[in-house]
Parts: sequence; structure tokens; C-alpha cells
Amino acid sequence: MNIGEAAKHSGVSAKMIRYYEQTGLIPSAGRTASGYRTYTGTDVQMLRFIRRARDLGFQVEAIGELLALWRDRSRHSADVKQLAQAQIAGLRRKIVEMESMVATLDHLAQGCSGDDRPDCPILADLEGEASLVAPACHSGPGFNR
Amino acid sequence: MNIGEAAKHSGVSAKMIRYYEQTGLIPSAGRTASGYRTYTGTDVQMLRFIRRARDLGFQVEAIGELLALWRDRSRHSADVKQLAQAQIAGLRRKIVEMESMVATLDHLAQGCSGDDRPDCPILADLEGEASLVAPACHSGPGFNR
DNA sequence: CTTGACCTTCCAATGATGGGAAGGCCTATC
DNA sequence: GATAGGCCTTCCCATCATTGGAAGGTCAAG
Repeated sequence: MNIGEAAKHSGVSAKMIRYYEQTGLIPSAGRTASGYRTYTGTDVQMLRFIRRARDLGFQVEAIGELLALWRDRSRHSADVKQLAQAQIAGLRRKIVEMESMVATLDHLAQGCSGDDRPDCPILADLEGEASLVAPACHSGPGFNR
Repeated sequence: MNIGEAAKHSGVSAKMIRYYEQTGLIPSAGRTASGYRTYTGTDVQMLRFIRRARDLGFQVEAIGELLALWRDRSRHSADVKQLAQAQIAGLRRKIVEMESMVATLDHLAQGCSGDDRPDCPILADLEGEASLVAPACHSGPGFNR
């Protein structure tokens, strides 16, 4: 199977397959005499593993760890679980952060008449007049930006 | 005021101030005879505006639109409100997506014994045995990855 | 044997930010 | 007035995952 077919069957683009090979996430594929990469069913399964992990928001580095565990027949499921829970925790952190943004924006937008007048609490807040909005919404220690 | 002080007062790093100038988000700063950038109180206020908008998750392109409205004395608050609501909608979309990831991962992690045995539904799911998890959780059209 | 679809490598760009080097400027201290 | 060290300047590179494209080789069907 060449790279195009592997891409179709795995849902990972050919570009990304080459990239993953280049960065060492996956081993180098076999080659035909003319230099084309060849893929087996196992390779496609690995690519689908990667695709699925990406869909779950894992970074490529974490996927490397997952792959290592996947290949390790004597792995401990605790190690896998720990990676998953770290991922959950990271996602939850980002969700909380975004929810705080939404709350602030929603509060500001509700105070905005939304007509043809220029007065707008949204701009006023961005300008720095923070008294118009509850400070607890966005000045907490949770922001990592 | 030179760029270091402007950075300190605005919370935007000197690097980013130069970058914003280079990309046209902010107008070119004045210069001293020896080439140093100079900033006024108004400039710092604009930088703080940018900083605050970044904290609310606006992309730089959207901040450009916000700044244009901020400068426009005859703006309509409806335009500002629309930008804010688009931002809210975008954030909510991402939050939903992440919540679906968390739900899937949480479900998988709960099925994982987390001990020294190798059996692990997390890996099994990543491998492609999607029957272990409700497909509606993550196969919807909302994914933009 | 040509055509079109595929493959190869290499280079570049995205968006927002940080790091660093090489060199110039400013200010305080001696 | 010289010097030190802290700031400034520009320029280049790196990140992270992904896409795009160009230039050129290969394969399969007509």
C-alpha cells in the first residue's frame, strides 16, 4: 500500500504521515525499489491510533508516549490511565479558562445596547475601565497567558 | 517613554510591541534621534486594550477590528457587540469540542483498571475498537481538526 | 508513448511568542 | 572623560501541527 492509500484508510494526510516519520513519531516506512513508501495493515492501524489520539486533543509528544505503551506488551494500564488523566486535566483547565472568557464577554455584551449609538461597555472595558465588570471573572491566577 | 517602560505599563512584552507594529496592528511608534521608539500615555492605553482583548481570547486580526472601532468616534455599538458575540460563539464551539473530548477520555479512563495489568480500554479504543465508546461523542460535524 | 495521477524531496508559510546574537545608545559612577 | 552595565536596535531562528507548492521521478491505463 502506498502513502496515498494509507492516508485514505487512516484519515491522516500523506503530508502528515511523512512528517510523523521525519520527526520519529513513527518508524521509517518500507520503500519500493523506486523509492515509494509502502505501508502494511499494522502501519495503518498505528496511523489510525495517532489520528484518534489527535482527535482527543493529545499533543504529538504525548502520542509518542501512548504509542510506546501501545507497543509494550508488558505495560501497566496505570501508566496509560495517568496519561489520559493528565490530558483530561489539561483540557479541563483550558475549558475553565475559556468559560471565564465567555462569562466576561457575555456580561459585557449584555450591557451593550447593540444599536447605532457609539457608547459601548465592551470597548470601555477593553480600554481599562475594569470597574464595569466583576474583576473576579478575569483577574484570577488561572490565566497562563 | 521607551519600549521597555511601555511594556511594563501595558503588560505587553517589548518583543510583542515591535511585532504588533511590524504587522500593522498598531501604528509605527515615534523615534528619538538615536532610533529608540517612544510611547505616549495614549499608546500605552492602546497596548493595554490589546492585552485585555488577547486575555479574552480574541485573535490579533479581530483585535485589529476592535481597535478600528475603538478609534472610530462614530462607530455603532452594534458592530462591537457583533464582534464580541462572534468571539463568544467561537469560544463556545471550542468548549463543546473539548468537553466532548473530556467525556470520551473520562469514560475510557473509568473503564481502565489503572494497575499493573496491561489490559486497557483506552489503548483499545485508540486502536480503533470504537464500539467501546458512544460514537456520538466525537464523530459529530463540529470537529475542525 | 503519452497523459494524468501519483510519488519523491525541499522550501515556505501560518499565529503568537520567545530566545539570542551583534552592535549602538544612555546613564551613573569613578 | 572613560567605563560598565543596562537598555535599545535589527535580524534570524525556534516553537507546534499542518498545509501549500514547486520541481522532478514513477506508475498504470489508454
